[in-house]
Amino acid sequence: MVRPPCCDRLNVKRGLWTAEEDAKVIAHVSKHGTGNWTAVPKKAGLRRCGKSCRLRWTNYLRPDLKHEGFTAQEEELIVRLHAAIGSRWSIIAQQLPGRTDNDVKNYWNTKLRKRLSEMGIDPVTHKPFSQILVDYGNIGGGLPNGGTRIGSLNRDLKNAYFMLKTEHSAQVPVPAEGFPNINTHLMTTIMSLPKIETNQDTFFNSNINNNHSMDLLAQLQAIKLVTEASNCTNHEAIPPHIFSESSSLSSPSSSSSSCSTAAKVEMPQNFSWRDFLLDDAFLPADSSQEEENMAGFLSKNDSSRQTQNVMSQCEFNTNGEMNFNGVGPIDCKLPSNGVEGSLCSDGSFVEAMLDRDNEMLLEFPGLLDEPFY
DNA sequence: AAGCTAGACAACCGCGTTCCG
DNA sequence: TCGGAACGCGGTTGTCTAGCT
Repeated sequence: MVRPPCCDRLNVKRGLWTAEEDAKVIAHVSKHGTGNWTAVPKKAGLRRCGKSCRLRWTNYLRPDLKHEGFTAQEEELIVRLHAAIGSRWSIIAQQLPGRTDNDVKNYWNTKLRKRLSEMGIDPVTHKPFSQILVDYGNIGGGLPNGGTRIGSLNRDLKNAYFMLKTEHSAQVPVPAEGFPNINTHLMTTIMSLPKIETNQDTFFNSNINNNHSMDLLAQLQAIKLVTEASNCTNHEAIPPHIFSESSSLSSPSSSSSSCSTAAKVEMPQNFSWRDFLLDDAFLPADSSQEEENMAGFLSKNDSSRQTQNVMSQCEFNTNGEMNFNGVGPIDCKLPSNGVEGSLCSDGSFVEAMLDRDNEMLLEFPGLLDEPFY
């Protein structure tokens, strides 16, 4: 691969930035604005790659950046969003004013991921390790709902093994039956959001492996739910040992009271990290079974009243199409099983994607333009 | 005091996407 | 329409520092 001239290792300085270099970048940006970063080193008198200049500006020098520690509210939002959309750090960062994707990514990798692991929660799948072991214990007898999960097997087992061998594992309470139906309003909602998948196993597995099984529309819906639900959360109930003690978290009275209709998802009075657990991503064999299970779950789980509220916004018609929050029908059916998740059986995959893009724009105008709070 | 280790975070790298001539 | 440059993103590596032995 030919390295761009600006990134020629021999002619550019690398490593940490000095105050003098920072000053040059700031002076240049204040005078000329951002853009055309490849020309910045020459114009600003820097022996740096333009790419490096851009990174330095966006990740550190920008005046709108926060440099203090993450608040408990921010931590919670990161975890919820990660559970919803995975490691889409730039999207997550957009919901956290003053934070960059690099900030969020580093914070996740150094703090939050570890903390989840210590709680017995797989930070990748947001499932309890015990559940992962239970799931994969069934491999010999067939995968749940016919799904193929080999792709994530190594990763999950690796995490589970890591947990078992750490000193913390003994302290992690593992219910005798695992966490059979631990699933919250949020995660249930997220998992009920439509997915676009092809009939090809490769595509399916790719999605599973990358934790990016939701299409963009579903992800945006998830973000909307997560951020708004987060704003409605009674943070007083957050265990102090979970979120940072040094947090500057505001008092409960300062919590947002401007939740939209879509956010009328009442949060549990007693917040729990179980809220971040994802139940099995594989849906029941048919929609009626799914509804039955859901009803059973709703009746059993106190914290699922919120799920009911959200699920009431998600209606499935006889064609298996889903209406979400009055929008729809979204032309995608729930997968009949874990593998053959052809959601758009009538049109082409591309057409379906285009349709859904349009729907997305209608439902979420400017979603990515500004943060939710 | 010296060496080692882990944590935190800044910076880099490679690749995919977008822009523009 | 095409190709190259620029940009953006996520994963990874490097560096510094504090704490421990």
